[in-house]
Amino acid sequence: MISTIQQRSDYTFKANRSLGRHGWLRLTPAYGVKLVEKLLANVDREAIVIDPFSGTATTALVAAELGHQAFSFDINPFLIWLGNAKCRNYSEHCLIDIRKQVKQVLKEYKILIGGDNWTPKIFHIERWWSSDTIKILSALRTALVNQFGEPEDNDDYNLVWIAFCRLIIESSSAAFNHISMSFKETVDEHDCEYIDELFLSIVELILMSAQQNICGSVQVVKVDARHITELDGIKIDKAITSPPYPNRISYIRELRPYMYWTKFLNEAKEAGELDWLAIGGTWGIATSRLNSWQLEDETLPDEILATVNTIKISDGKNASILAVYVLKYFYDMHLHLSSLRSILKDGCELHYIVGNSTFFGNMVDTAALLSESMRVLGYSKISYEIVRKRNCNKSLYEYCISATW
DNA sequence: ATGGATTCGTTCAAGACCTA
DNA sequence: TAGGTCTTGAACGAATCCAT
Repeated sequence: MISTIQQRSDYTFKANRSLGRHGWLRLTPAYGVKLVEKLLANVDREAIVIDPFSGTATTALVAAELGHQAFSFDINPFLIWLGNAKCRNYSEHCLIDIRKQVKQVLKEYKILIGGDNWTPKIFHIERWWSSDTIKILSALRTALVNQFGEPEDNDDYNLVWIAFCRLIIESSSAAFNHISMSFKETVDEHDCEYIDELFLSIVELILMSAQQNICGSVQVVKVDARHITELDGIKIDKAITSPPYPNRISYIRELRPYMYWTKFLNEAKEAGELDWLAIGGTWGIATSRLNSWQLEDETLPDEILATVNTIKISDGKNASILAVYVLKYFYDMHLHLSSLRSILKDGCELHYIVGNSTFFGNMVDTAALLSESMRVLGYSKISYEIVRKRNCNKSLYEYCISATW
């Protein structure tokens, strides 16, 4: 049966790029707009939707485009800011104003080049941008701050900073053609004309797609998915989400360039601290912390403990710490599924898009293991099916777990 | 100098994309 | 539409950094 399942590029970030707001900023890996649309196709417009792992707010944006009220949770302040910026409406006047002011800034910022402009303390910054490109980018940033304020200062100007993030990544020497972002062999050199043109084209693209108003409403809020509390008494009808998967890919790793330039991150230590708060984080100190982490709760399903044990006794070089890593992942997800119950309406349907993974060749069947947690926690009608084959390790697939509360 | 902490670099096959 | 080329990727060890 599995052999007939295909890769579906229409369910990945690739298809999202051409879908207006969804294509503003890539997060590796984002899940598909089309999949969310399918899951919401026959849902009553009055239904309130939640995504406890917001990421780039794909679920919330699709839901709001269809007229729903949506809530979206995340623990990363940059993603909360980005999600709210993607899901709000911008007046025509505001868009015209931004276009005019950006053109003015581009005319005037060049006198700042070479001056004492703020530059982020990102590790090995010279591998991301050449020293000349950094001078141009930091001068432009200073001019944009003078004109529009810092990213969180004025919601009307969010679009400028999203465009700046796109400029940051497109002018960088990051190699995005691998599983995780790394660097090209040589650092790209750019002059002012190139940066001006690139920035202007990105701004135009974003302004164009921001014209389309959204009829629903979205609130992206800072919530730790493991400790969900009351939502002003509001109860949820539908939960659609793609939580992190149990593997070593770190969201912080990919988000660093954006987060440093927008001042959501200021030093390397903060990146590790933030990833430790996230479920499945492995960046910086997050991995080291696993050495002293211990399971407090013993109600986890036996299937989870058995999978963890196969990793622990395998001959992988870091088998023992990665066994702890997988255990903590499923413990955190169990806490999440437990605390989520307090905001669900009876009969709420859940759809969790997850991927399996391997550690030293040992399969971690995420869909089956999370289904077990759901069963233990009292969810009903639990089932899962394969959505698509992933374009990597042969045995990796993406699944949709469905359940009812 | 050392060793723990932190960050980087990548295989190879499926499937998308292009060309004639 | 056949056949060639290009693009892509949800682990893991190696490499490098950096307090002590």
